[in-house]
Amino acid sequence: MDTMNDRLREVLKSVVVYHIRLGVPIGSRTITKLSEIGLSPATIRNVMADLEELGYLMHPHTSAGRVPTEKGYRFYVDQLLGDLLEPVQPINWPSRPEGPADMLHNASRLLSHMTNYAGVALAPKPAQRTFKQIEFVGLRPRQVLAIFVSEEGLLHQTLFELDRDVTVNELSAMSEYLNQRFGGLPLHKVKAQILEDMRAVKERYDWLLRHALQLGQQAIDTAAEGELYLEGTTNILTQANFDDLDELKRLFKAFEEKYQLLKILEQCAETPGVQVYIGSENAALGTRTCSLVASTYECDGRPIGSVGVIGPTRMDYSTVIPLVQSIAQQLSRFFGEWREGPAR
Amino acid sequence: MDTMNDRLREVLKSVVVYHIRLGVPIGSRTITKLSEIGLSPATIRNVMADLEELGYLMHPHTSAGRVPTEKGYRFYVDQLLGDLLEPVQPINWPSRPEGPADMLHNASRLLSHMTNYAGVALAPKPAQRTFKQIEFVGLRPRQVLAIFVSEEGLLHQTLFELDRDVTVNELSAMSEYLNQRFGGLPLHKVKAQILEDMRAVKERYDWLLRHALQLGQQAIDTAAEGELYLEGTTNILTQANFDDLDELKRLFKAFEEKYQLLKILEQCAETPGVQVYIGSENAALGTRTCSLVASTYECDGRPIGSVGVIGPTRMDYSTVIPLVQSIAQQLSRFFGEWREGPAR
DNA sequence: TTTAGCACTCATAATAATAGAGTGCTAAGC
DNA sequence: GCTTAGCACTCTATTATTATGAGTGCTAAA
Repeated sequence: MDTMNDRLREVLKSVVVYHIRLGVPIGSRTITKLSEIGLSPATIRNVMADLEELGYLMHPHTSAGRVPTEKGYRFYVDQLLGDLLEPVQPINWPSRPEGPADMLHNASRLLSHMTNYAGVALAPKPAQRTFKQIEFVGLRPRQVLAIFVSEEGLLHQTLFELDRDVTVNELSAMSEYLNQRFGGLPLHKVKAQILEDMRAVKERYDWLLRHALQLGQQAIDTAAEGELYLEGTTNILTQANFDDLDELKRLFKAFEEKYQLLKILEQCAETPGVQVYIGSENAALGTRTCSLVASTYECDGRPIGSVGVIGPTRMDYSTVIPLVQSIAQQLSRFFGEWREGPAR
Repeated sequence: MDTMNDRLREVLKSVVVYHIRLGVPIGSRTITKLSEIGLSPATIRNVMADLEELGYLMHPHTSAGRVPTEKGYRFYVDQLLGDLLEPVQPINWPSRPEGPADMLHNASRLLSHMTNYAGVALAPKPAQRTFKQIEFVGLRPRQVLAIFVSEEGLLHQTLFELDRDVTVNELSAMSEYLNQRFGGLPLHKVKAQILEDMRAVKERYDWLLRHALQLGQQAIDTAAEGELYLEGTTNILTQANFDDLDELKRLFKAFEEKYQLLKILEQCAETPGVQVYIGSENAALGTRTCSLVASTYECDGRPIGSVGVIGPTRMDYSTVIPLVQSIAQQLSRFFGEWREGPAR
């Protein structure tokens, strides 16, 4: 009995489902009564004992029912969830997004509202982006605002202080140069190219050229910080069990700093499709009692970013997973269409 | 005995100070022992009874010491704090801010780190700002990015979709028109003027002019949403008393939505100087157990925005108030210098 | 006016008793 | 051989009971 036969699967499934639904340890009687498994409590107890031995269930204490272990959740998510996945309810996007940034913001908000957990969206990874256009706007005598636009439609602005005045013409000469030279190239190539150009130009005394390259480089570097949209963290306060206060604090710390979350989502953006990280798999977030359901979204067939939901380990995977998947698909479509050309 | 004599003041002060320091109800013995008031517990008890009758102190229960009421805190802050205000420790600003937005962000972060409460900064109120410059960048055939810059150095970008293509020349014609016409005017005047111009132009069929006005209007309207920098909310989790969970949730909800907080700070920006809002005076934030210490910062002698700290009612006012004041002064200086001209 | 003394109150902590949920095991039933 | 009824057992959660002690309010004396 060290492999999972049908009955073991069935009972495990019931325990997980009812525990998610009821939020309490599940006893043998509960299963005979609620499920259609047609076995007596005694039999269920035997099966549960087996499941516990195999590491899928655990006992909070002697006279309590069973609770899924992380291994139990993992098995449930990977193997048992198939026929339980709920159809996605129609998604009510707010009116026309103003652009990709707005779209991602909406996505995280929708995820949060529809699940009552926290919703999160990672903007296309900088390395994945394509240089489209850079523009310089003179704000004051020696101060320049650089606006960097990627092919994906994401904007980044950086403020510069120069060591001498620049005319409008010089500024547009600079941007024209950069746009001509780098337009259409992926960012990582642009970076390398700029470094090379800088070396080449070093000898010549061409103030404009040198500073154009410098500004371009810095603008791109600044844009390279990942962007994260995080909404509905308050929901976690409502859902969380307050018996572990430290854990809660660590989680909120991670929310506030965003950095860890960003790393995790970036890593998740490596492999396409929906992924579920359960409990201590999210240790980097400072929590062992939360799960992350995340999916990549794509453009041009390649994953460029990810969206997801953070909730308690006993979150309702059967609705969250399809929802995240659906939102990701709609993001993919959006970025696809965006790339195609201007809307309408 | 319905006015506050010296002894009443002295005892009230002790209760507040020790309660802030120790976090527990203060009994008569504690005061005789810790303070240099030189009176026996019995006497203190009499005084405390008076203070309670006057509404400055309260009893959690019969056999507990006294705790300040809101009225007590109010009196303490307004009348007793004078000689207790701690000198501000030197403030360690991070390296040169990139601009006003960065500066405000730094301010809220500093406040949060130095107090271990939440720090908040409100950007100059839109109505207070002055139109400096608007620039249009064409991103795609019918799509335009408007960058609006105020005299105070705050940037706002808005994305537009037009109903026909525009050339670079047309875009710069539009921005030049707007800049010439409105440069240097306070925003509220610009708004009115645009509306007027729009009526005037309505008759003529001048696509460019009409759309310039329209874009200008929308860009300004978008910029008119207040900007709020909020940091260190996690600290509240650590400080808060968890006996009122609902309260905590409401507070974090308010943090997440920012809107209420924005309103309060905007209102606070009306009157110059440091202000303290105690307990239920912050009901709009969903909390009755927090205080807000806020101060306006100025430019050109007029208050333009505000910064502050949100913490528990029993926060350490004697260090927080001078700190907020100092940060506000430094913001004022920054905005003053910024207005003067480019740095260095 | 101040203070020592003392009875009184009430929250908090510790202890004990009870109820109930759920288990594991055994032996009987199909 | 698998299933199940029965039962003793375990352990939590609830409630009741009883200290403990901090701090008060009042009174009477200094």
